[in-house]
Amino acid sequence: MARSDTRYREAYNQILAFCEPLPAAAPIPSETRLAEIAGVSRTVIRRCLARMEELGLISWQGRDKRLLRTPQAEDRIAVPDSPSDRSDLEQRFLDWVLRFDVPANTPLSVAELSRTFDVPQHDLKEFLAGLSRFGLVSRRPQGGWMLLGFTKDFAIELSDFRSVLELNAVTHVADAPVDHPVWAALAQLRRDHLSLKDAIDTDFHEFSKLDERFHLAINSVVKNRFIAEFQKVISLIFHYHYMWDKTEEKVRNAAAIDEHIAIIDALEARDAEAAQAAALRHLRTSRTTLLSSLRHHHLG
Amino acid sequence: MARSDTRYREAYNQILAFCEPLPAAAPIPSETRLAEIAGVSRTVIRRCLARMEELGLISWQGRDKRLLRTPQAEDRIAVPDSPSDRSDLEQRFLDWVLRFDVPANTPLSVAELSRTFDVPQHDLKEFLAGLSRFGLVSRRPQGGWMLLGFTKDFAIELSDFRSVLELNAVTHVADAPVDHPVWAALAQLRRDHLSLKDAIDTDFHEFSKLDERFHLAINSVVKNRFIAEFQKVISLIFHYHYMWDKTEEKVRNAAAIDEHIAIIDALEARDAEAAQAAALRHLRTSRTTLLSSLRHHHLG
DNA sequence: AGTCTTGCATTTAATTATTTAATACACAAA
DNA sequence: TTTGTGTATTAAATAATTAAATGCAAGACT
Repeated sequence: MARSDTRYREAYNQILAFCEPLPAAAPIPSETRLAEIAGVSRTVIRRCLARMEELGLISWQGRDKRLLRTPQAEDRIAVPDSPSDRSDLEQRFLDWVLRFDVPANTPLSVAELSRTFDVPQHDLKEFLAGLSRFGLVSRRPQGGWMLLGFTKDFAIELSDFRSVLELNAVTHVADAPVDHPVWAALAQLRRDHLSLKDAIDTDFHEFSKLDERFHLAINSVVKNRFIAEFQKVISLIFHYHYMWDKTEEKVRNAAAIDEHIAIIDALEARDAEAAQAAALRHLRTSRTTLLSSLRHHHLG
Repeated sequence: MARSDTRYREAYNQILAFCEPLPAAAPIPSETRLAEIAGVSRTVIRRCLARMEELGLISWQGRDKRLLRTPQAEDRIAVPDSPSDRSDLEQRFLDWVLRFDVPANTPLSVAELSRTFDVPQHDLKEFLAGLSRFGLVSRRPQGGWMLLGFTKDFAIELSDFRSVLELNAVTHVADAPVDHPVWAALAQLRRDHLSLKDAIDTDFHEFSKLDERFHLAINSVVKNRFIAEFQKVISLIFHYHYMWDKTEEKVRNAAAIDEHIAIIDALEARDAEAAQAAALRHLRTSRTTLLSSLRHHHLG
């Protein structure tokens, strides 16, 4: 019942690695120095040194520390595995929600989620607390959490918000200097759109990826931490729903390609107003798709 | 070392209150029913009933539960106080940050904050996790949290984002139906602005409140959970900074009043474009004020 | 029969205790 | 004066623990 000593174990191996190239009887740097090297506190370093002394790797009296023998591979200490990085917990969680079509107002059990995602409960709680800021989950009065998302209202509000952000981004792109990387990206995107359009009969399912790339390119021009945070969630949600609604997928994607190209046209002509109008048209289509995808999903 | 039994204690008193008006020897509803009444699980209700039986308040055999005597005030069980509701933790935290001018990149100690705010550490962690979504705080590699906010970049990005949201709101207002409550609010705001303008020499510090009311009215037209969440934070930050920058406060406020009235004029004329332009002018001023407030604060 | 109720067992969640780690400070050595 | 170490204090992460919620089956009442 205490925190893990992973930090100590990793630091220990790091210090060993640092000592390996040193000649025999070499002096060992100060605790503060070693702490810097391993990126931990002096407390951890002292634990490492104590162990190294105990195993006869070093001598240690006061500030005189010397290497007695070169550390070997077998001197290393075992580190408990599975960092199972929590950075992509968000991706995996949304993936889970969308893929299994978890309905709105589902109670979320931290214990269960912690098992399915192989993440400490603690991390999960923090993650859910973060999501609650986006209105995706909320606390239940009797404890625990509950998934709110993916009602019709949610989809509408999300779409509206996306439109606001995206129209803003389009304006920014139109104002971007000629040497901005977005122009090269758009030129490439235009080519990719045109080639996909030629092969639309067979490759129409490739559009989803292209769509993501397109919107990412547009939004990358806006450098804003608040907007960026939202975009991550938004694009993921739209991405999945886009892939799901299989009704008339081919026709829809072909139409979307044209809409994208219309936006690119207006942007390259530096016509901000036309670009806004084109973007608005596209966003309306997108919104309709999202809503109908939701409807089909809930009926079937 | 376990969770508190506040839930049980509160439920107990609630059940007592429920029993009070009942006549002597009255039958007590089913556990499920009582659970509904108190808003807790059956487990808690059974604990309550057990205590009531023990104290001779009721008889309880199988499903036959009867009131033996009317509960008195002294039968109530003590509830550990301090609801210290965490709903306004956000308000208090931002207030603390802004009022004490906590500088950017300050390490935040959960233990310390937990003491100053009289909130369990656990709640604070959740809260901070939520704020990290807004880029206001972030996790430190060596553990704990750190306050990021209120650098120049932060202020600029916040201002930009605010502008995006606010311009969107203005457009919505211009499209609002005639019977929408916003029009009454704006009419009242116009009167209040004009009367403050007359008394600007003495009451100029009253503007801060008026400013908040004005922006709230505009933004209330947009019904969007994402936007609403952000607005809370944004308005608080701008509110404080506005109050701080004492340089030429009177002149600034007088100018802002005119800017507000210009927006109201355009809105009441249902001229969306003019309203946008007026709002943009005002937002630019606001942004300048925020930045200069920041500059003065950091220098002095 | 069918619904409602309870008894019991299992699972989950909130909170604290405990251990690991970070930090602060004083003093000693270079 | 700077740098390093010894020691003490404080904080953070996590598992242990208890409170509470939930699930299921059998019994009671209509």
